[in-house]
Amino acid sequence: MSDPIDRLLDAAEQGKSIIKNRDILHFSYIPNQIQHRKSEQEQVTQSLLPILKQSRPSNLLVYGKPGTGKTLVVKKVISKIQERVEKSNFPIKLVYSNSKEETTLYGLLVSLGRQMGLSDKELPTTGLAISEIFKRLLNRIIEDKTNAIFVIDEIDYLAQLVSKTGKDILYQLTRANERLDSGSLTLVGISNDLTFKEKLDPRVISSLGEEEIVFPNYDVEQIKKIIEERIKEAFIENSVDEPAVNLCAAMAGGEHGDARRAIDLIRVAGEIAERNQADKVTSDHVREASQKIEENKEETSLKSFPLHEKLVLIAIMKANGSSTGEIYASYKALCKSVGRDELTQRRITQMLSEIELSGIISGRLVHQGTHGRTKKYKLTISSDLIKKTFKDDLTLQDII
DNA sequence: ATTCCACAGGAAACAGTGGTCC
DNA sequence: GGACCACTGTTTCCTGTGGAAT
Repeated sequence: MSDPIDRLLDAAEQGKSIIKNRDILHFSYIPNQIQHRKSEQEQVTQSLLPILKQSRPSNLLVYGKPGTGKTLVVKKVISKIQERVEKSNFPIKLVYSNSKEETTLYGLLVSLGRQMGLSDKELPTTGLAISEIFKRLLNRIIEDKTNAIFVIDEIDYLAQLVSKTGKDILYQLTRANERLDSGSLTLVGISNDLTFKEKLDPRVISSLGEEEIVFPNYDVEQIKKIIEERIKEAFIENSVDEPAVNLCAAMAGGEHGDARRAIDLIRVAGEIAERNQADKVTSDHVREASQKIEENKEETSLKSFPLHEKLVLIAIMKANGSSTGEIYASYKALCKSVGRDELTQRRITQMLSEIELSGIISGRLVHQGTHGRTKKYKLTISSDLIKKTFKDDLTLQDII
C-alpha cells in the first residue's frame, strides 16, 4: 500500500498530468469563449458605434442568463473601442462596475468615481449624501468634458438596492445628460433577469432601454463545442472520453445553457481524474465532479453564516421537519447553552426565509385549522455535512 | 356561519458604526 | 463638536390567513 502523499508527489514528478494548461479551463478566458457570440458582438458594437463618430450612443440594456458570455462580450467590445479611440483626441472614459460586488449603492457610485479618476479625497468611501456623490461624479465629467460610458453589470441587483432605499439613482443616471453642459454619460446595463424591467419605474425604462440586446442561452450542441475547444487546448491529446464531454454538455446545457458551469465541470473532472492517476477523464469523473461542486458550494455557504443563523440551522437539524414555533424554542435552548442572547421570533422567521433562499433548507406552508398556520422546515442537505462543517467552530462544538 | 389558532410577513422605527462637513 | 449621512441588523407593531372546531 503506497502512501497517498507519495503517490501524488510521484505522479507529479513523472509529469503524469493530463491537464497541460489550467488557465484555459476558467470561464473568463476570453479568446475561445467569445467566438460563439459573433452576432451579439456585432450588435453590441453597432449600438456603441456613435462613439467613434464622436457622438453620444443610446443607453443600452443587455440581457442573458448567467454563463451566456454577455459580460465577456461587452468587455471585449469596449476594450476594442478604447484602443481605437485612444489614438484620436476625443476624450472618452469607459468604466465598469458590478452591482453585486459592490454591496451598496454608495459603494457602486464610489467605484465608478474611482475609475473616473476621483481620489479618496474628492470621493470619500462614506459620510456623504448619495446626491452629493452623484453631483461630484457629474462635475468630473463636466470639468474634463469627457464622454463617459458606465457599464453596470447585474443592474437588476442595483435596481433592487435602489427600490429599497427609495433613491432615484437609476433615473438620475439615465437622465444625467440633461444636467451636463459639456461631456456626456451613456449607460450600459447588463442583467441576468429578463423580467427585471417590469419592476422599474416606467420613466427609467424608456431612457435605459433605448436599445436592447438579448443573449440567448447556449444549446447543448454549442456548449459541447465550447468545451471541446477548451479541452483541445487545455488537456493533452485523447485524455477526455467522448461520453464524458457529452455528459458535461448535457448536465450544463440541460439546466440553463450555462457555459460557465460546463467549464467548471470539466476542470474539476480533470482534476479528479489526475488525482486518481487515470489516463482519461470519464463520465464517472464528471459525475463525481458535479457532486463535489455542489458540496463545496454548500460547505462554503454554511461556513459564511453568522452565529445565529448557524444556531438556527442546528435547531432545525435537531428537530427535522418542524414548525417555526418548535424551531424557535429549540433555538432559544441552544442560545442558553452557548450563553448568547436570543433574538426575537420575528427575526428568526426572517432568517429562516433567508436560509431558505440559499437552498439549504426548504419550507412548506401548513394550515392546521384551529392550530393555526405555520411553516415547516426541513434540511435539504445531510445533517452530517452540517456537523462536519460546524465541528471546528469553538462555540458550537458542544451542542452538535 | 363563525370563531380562533399560530404563526407569516410587511412597515416602520431604532441603535450603533463609521464617516464627512462646516 | 455637533449636524448630518448611509448602512446593517434588529425590534416593535401590525394585519392577514385557511381550515378544524364549535
